[in-house]
Amino acid sequence: MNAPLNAPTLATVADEAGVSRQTVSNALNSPELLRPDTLARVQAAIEKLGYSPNRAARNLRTRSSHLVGLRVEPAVEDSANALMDRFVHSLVESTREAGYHVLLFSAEGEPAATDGYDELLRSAAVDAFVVTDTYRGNPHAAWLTRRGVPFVAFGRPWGDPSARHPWVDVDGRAGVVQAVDHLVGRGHTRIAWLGWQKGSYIGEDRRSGWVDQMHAHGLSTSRLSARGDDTLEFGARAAQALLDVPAAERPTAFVCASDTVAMGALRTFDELGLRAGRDVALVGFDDSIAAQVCTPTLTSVRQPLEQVAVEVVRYLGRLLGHRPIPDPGCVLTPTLVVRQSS
Amino acid sequence: MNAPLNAPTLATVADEAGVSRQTVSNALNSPELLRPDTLARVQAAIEKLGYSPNRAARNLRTRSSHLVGLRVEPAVEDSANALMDRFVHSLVESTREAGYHVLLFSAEGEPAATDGYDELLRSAAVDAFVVTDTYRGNPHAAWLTRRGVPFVAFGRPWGDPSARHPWVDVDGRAGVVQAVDHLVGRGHTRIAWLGWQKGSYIGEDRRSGWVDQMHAHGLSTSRLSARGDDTLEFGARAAQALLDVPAAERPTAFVCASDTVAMGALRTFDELGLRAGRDVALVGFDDSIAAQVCTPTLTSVRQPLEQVAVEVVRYLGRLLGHRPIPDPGCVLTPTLVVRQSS
DNA sequence: GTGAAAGCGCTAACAC
DNA sequence: GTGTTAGCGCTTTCAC
Repeated sequence: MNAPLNAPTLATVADEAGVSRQTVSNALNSPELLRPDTLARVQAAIEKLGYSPNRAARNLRTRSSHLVGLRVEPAVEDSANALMDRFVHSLVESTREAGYHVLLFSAEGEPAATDGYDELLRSAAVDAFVVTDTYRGNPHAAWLTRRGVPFVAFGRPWGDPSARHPWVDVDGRAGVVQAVDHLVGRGHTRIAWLGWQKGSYIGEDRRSGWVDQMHAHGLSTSRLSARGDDTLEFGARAAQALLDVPAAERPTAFVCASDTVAMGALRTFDELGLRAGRDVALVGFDDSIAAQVCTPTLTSVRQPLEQVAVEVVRYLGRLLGHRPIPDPGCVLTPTLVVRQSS
Repeated sequence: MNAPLNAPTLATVADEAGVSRQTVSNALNSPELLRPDTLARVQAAIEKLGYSPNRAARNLRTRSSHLVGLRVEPAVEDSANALMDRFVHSLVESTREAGYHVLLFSAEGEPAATDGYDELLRSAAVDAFVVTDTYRGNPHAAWLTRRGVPFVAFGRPWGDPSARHPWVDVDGRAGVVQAVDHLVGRGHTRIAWLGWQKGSYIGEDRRSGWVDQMHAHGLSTSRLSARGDDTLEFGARAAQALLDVPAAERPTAFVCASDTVAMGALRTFDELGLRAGRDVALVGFDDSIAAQVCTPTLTSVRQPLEQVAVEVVRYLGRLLGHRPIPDPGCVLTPTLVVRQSS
């Protein structure tokens, strides 16, 4: 369909170099087997003809595509999606260095556990998957495991201690601990938490950082927390409610489970004539673009997505090379990016 | 590497259904050739065995991969990148409906025109490319055209009237015209333009919407415009300079070439104690997430990326099906999303 | 170290 | 309508 039909093949190169097809193949895959002068001659021919081995033929023969599947959710413009996009960029870089490419696909129609995965798998279109939506309760991991599909998850198998697949995750708890320490260091003692509903494992993990570190500093957490959805509206409403108390009980700082929630709080501050960074401190989570460009700029916990991608690819390499998986799970530590809002 | 080695093949299905391999192939690719009862028998066998045709074998035979290559730039966290991410999502959806998948790749090392493209092309890994960085002066389009590679561009071949490849673009000029009309309707007469350097075709296109529509309304544009980089700093600096004049000459509204620039202006407004939407009006371009979540929310010109993706895939289909390309170029109209800042 | 033979799973071309 | 034959370009196995 696309490459010129007279594209050079192994045979063309072999003729040009005066060797057999097999020798050319060896030059590509096991160059150490060839005598230096033969190798040089073959490489010259490859160079001259502009030859690249045909992927389809190689895939057919080796039963591997050197493709990694990644399912993208339909475009929702929230902070979480922006996070995934940063991850995708890093993943493409990391996979390239490992000789792989990233194949994007999306769910067809209603989202079943098998959706999209099954077809790509049966048709041998990809060698493995990277699964990123484990935060929703891991619907795909179990299915993939059962089918014996190689995959690496970005996100811990929360609530499933029996899971044995490799995963990489970011220590949300540690990120919030940093945020609390930062605020305590700035002299705050009434530090509030704006988090997600119970039932969100990630939300509870992050929240635990706040609870435990507050207690570690001998600070109270009572009447200083709110739970809700990951929306601007919740952030605005919750900040309002927490600030609507006598001045002596009012929180002077807020740590949020996400930048989205933090942006909501910022909206309330604005309405109340409060200035984040002067009258009240605010810390978000995810270090989204919005955190970097809004006024005032938002202090936020940044996930090391580049590093996550590297670790994911490392696991993939071991998985596909049938090398042992040393330790199921790799937890990386986020960093606090301090900006004007605190 | 991944699929169970005993995965069903054409032969398995043929045996099961009691027909020849070719008949199974026909059932898949040209079902109208089969007698209804044979077709039903074959389909039952396919269903029973959970058969999917092997992609590699099919690709090898048909010389097509049903993959579309898309090069992603290294992760830069700016507004433009966020735009591309929205586009990628839409593209994955659109290509799926056309029976294609999106293969992501990145430049290796220094960015030459051929970088990344050449290898995928020669190895027949993809059937076509979607090129998105034509805004930088189109370095790849010329090379791809010369090589006879099928590709569709998101972005006009600015400055190259000889280009004959299909492209889809958004009418930036029309977006700015809408913004000016909106502001004039709100009673503004001194409407400033914060745009990019000369030499950016896209920047000049957007700017022309401001110049022409201001004149169409009988308004002056003199001393109301600034040019610079696509950064917060430029937006902040330019807004400051334009506001640092006697009150009677001061602009009361700003239209920006991007949300990034607009966020910069917002920063200056904040410093000067001005409130966008009350003391001064502000319109951005791209409708980034930041525009939606910042305080006050930002009025912005939104590109119809879903529609762009659909048109891109439509061109791809024609290109790969060797059907005629009706008209080289499809211009879509953006919409103005009005929010608090104006 | 190099070459010859076989075959991965599929589809295009043709025979029946 | 259905079956037979051939071959896409590559790598694996095994002689030499």
